[in-house]
Amino acid sequence: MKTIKDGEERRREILDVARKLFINKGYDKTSINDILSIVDIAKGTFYYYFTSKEEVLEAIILEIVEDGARRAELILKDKSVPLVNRIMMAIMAQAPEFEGSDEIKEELHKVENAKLEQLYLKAMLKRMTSVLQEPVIEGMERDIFHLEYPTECIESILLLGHMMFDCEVFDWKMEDYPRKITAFLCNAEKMLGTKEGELNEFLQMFGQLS
Amino acid sequence: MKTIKDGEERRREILDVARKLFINKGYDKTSINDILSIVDIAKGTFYYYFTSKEEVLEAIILEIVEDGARRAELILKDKSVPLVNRIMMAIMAQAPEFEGSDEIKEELHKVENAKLEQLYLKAMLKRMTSVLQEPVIEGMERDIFHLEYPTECIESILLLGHMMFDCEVFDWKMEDYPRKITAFLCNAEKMLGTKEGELNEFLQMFGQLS
DNA sequence: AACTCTATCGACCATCGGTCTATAGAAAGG
DNA sequence: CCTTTCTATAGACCGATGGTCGATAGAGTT
Repeated sequence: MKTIKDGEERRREILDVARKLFINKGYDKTSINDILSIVDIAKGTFYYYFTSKEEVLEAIILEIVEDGARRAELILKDKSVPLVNRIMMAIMAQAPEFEGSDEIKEELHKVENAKLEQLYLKAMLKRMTSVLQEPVIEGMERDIFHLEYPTECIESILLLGHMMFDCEVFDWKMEDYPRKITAFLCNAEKMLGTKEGELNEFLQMFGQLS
Repeated sequence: MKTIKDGEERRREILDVARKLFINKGYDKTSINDILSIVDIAKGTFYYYFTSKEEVLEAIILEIVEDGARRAELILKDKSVPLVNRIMMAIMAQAPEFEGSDEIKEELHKVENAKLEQLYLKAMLKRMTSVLQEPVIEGMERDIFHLEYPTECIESILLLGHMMFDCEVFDWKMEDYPRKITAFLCNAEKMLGTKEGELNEFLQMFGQLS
């Protein structure tokens, strides 16, 4: 029996199933057969749409990054919020954890998923740096930020935010996080060169967590 | 024919060969058979010493990190060098690129080696944070550094240094590097809270590269 | 010489990512 | 309505891989 579907629909099915599997089981531990048996297609069909397992991974990562960038851009548009807060909120909202609402998201960043993680990081940095360029320069012109290397500063803050909170390179306990977040925002402030305490509102939001 | 060797010697042979292969070809692309044919042993022998390919990887990473930490500690001991410079030099010398002297080292950090990379980063951060703790606190006591979160500051500087220069997350051109290095040292200064220009000597060292 | 034990061997296995040929079936032409 | 075309689908097959396991050589012990 052959079930024939529109090309784009099949492609989406494969991408959606693969995305869930890659995130939940890890890229390496997800076999193509795993994908096939859920989508209920044969090997040939898979390789009709994609040339390799890795191509699927790359397509999925681009989608995840793009989704995040869109969330960030939406937040940055809301001019009623102070600029610094807008920027920090955009960085947080961009993380893929915020995507769906259901279930555990902690699965995404485990040691097994190193390849997914690294490709994601690379793509995210490129995309998000361009998103944040304009607002940071705006901050410099409005004399809120004082720094010499805006691009590199953005790169650094994005990198730190990701590595500290969306990644499993540190094995911190739950009770460590308020301190880590405070320290992160403090360092971000120093790099941006804001007037001291500009981010205090933000700090308080997290201070209550402990 | 059976060549029987002392247990520890065999173990070392396997580790040494695997280390070279993992770094040059990448972890994924190095097959156990590759290792076997160079060490000239059978599969059974390999699995007599290690329970999996991954166990070998972990052992190797610990060794690489330990070697780096030793180089860093050596540099920090030399009290004739100003504290800030000592710290930055220690961070640079710790990177595995500095290890051997021969051949290309760029192979280490490619996308394929994501797993090696991530495990390395995790282990390195843990080890090097403890190495740098003491000198940074010394700097605070001597009123050279002014910061509230020494541990988190060290973590951030190590992370940035690694991601910017020992990792391939950014695709920078050669001519970008002087600027990136300057920006990195500038941000490190801001986070440490040194008097402005404390690292100027260092900056000049890299300014000449362009 | 018989026994023991450990380091070694290599045949074997399931699974993996990927290739290739055959074909079902919708669409098009007569 | 039959034939042709073409594309989406199927699944047998392949070499390589990480890993298992029972057999055994050989050094040390009795």
